[in-house]
Amino acid sequence: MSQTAAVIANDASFANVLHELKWRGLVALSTDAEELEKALAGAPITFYCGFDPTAASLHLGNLVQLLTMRRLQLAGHHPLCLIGGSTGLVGDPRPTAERTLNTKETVAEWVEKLGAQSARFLSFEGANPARMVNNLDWTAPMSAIDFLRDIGKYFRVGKMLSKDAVSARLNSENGISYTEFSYQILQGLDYLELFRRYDCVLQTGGSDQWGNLTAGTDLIHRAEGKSAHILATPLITNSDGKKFGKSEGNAVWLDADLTSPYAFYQFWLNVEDADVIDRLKVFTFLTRDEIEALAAQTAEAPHLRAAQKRLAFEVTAIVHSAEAAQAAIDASAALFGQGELASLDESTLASALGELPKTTAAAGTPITQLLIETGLVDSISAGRRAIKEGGVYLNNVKVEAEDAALNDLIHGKFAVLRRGKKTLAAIFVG
RNA sequence: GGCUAGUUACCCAAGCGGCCAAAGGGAUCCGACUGUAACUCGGCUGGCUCAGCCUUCGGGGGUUCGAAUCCCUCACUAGCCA
Repeated sequence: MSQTAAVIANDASFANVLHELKWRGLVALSTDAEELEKALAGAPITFYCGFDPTAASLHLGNLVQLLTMRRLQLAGHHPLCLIGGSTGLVGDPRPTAERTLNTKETVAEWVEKLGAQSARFLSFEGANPARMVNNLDWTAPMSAIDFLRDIGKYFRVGKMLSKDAVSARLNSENGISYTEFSYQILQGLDYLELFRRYDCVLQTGGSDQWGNLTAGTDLIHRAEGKSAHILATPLITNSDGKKFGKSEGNAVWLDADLTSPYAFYQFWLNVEDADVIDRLKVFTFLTRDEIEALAAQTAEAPHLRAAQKRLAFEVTAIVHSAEAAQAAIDASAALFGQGELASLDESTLASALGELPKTTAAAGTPITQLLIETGLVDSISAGRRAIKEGGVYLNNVKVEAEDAALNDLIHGKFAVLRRGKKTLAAIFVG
């Protein structure tokens, strides 16, 4: 049985898109709420959201922004998707420590990747196409003197110092470089530039970016004497206090090469009961009625995890494809099913194993080596330790000896290596 | 430019010449329980040809039989002064 993903559309039962965004918990902060609602409920406006190339792929935090943009686009508004070719070279101040600068070549490469990646979540067709912009286009030609005279003059240092991101760093023992301190000016400049070029009057972003978002509206106010809006989404947090968007300490990426669709699906399947409804609201296009029905099911029969299953399917389908999501479901069913692995027919098992981290090896290869090759552990010592702790399984049979070797094969050519409860890898014997 | 304090494993943080691969806490990871959960309890957490050996305590150099611990120097960070 294969599922069908929800239609990518807004829920018509809401009076306007802002109501829906509020219901989905996507509005943490905004400029004048009444004015914003007027703008969003009225004739289409142009809005933007920026993504800095600080990695080779976007991650789940960015996905919140992309889906929010899509919802606004579906409501008729015009999206500008900004890739921070210049801001990525500077780096916005993180609360903890100074960033390491990446080379211009690397950043340029990432700009390409993020542009292609983000484009998948917006529509570039029809009457209301999204547009891609790169802030390097207007900052690169600008001289330092022009920057200081034309833009810097509008910024007051006292105000810049008071921004959370800056003051946190000033109060830390790491301090802050002038480079990162200047970041807010660059982002402010982006908004002004888009306001002038495209009549862009709304910027969306995470609430942790509030200081950078207001830098833009303040600049527009001073330079143009006009008002512009901000809509900030809340930081997604887990009910247990752990950081959202991490799987085994690693970021969950949107790039299938960095986080496989199977791993992506598993991440969502493992969302806590306490969080799953919030996630459905933010990360899927399911309607209020559908989500409320899933909430009821979760309350009544939490062990069935109907909401998690739907969530995992929907988000995997949005980010990868419905086919990839279905493949992840099939693989999960095969690998976590009740039956014996050996009882699965060869093609089912082969496609399930195809979803996992994999390696090819000869019979007799030490298990510790296989653990390393599949990325299940980082070193031979760690592998030995894992076996000693009783946390390594070969074809669902606990590995007892630290010097055990690959001796048990399924269908003469496969083996499933497992670390702990649910970290799996495939061994192909060829 | 001057002075002072600091730089220890994923993070915080002890250590003040040998008993230090380095206390303690956090976090991750593993086991039991369970819903591929949560809570709780127990355990592991530098590397390797693993009863032993090797490489670590910002970088480099030195003193010493022996240094994370002492000295010199460089780098970086913070604060104060100019």
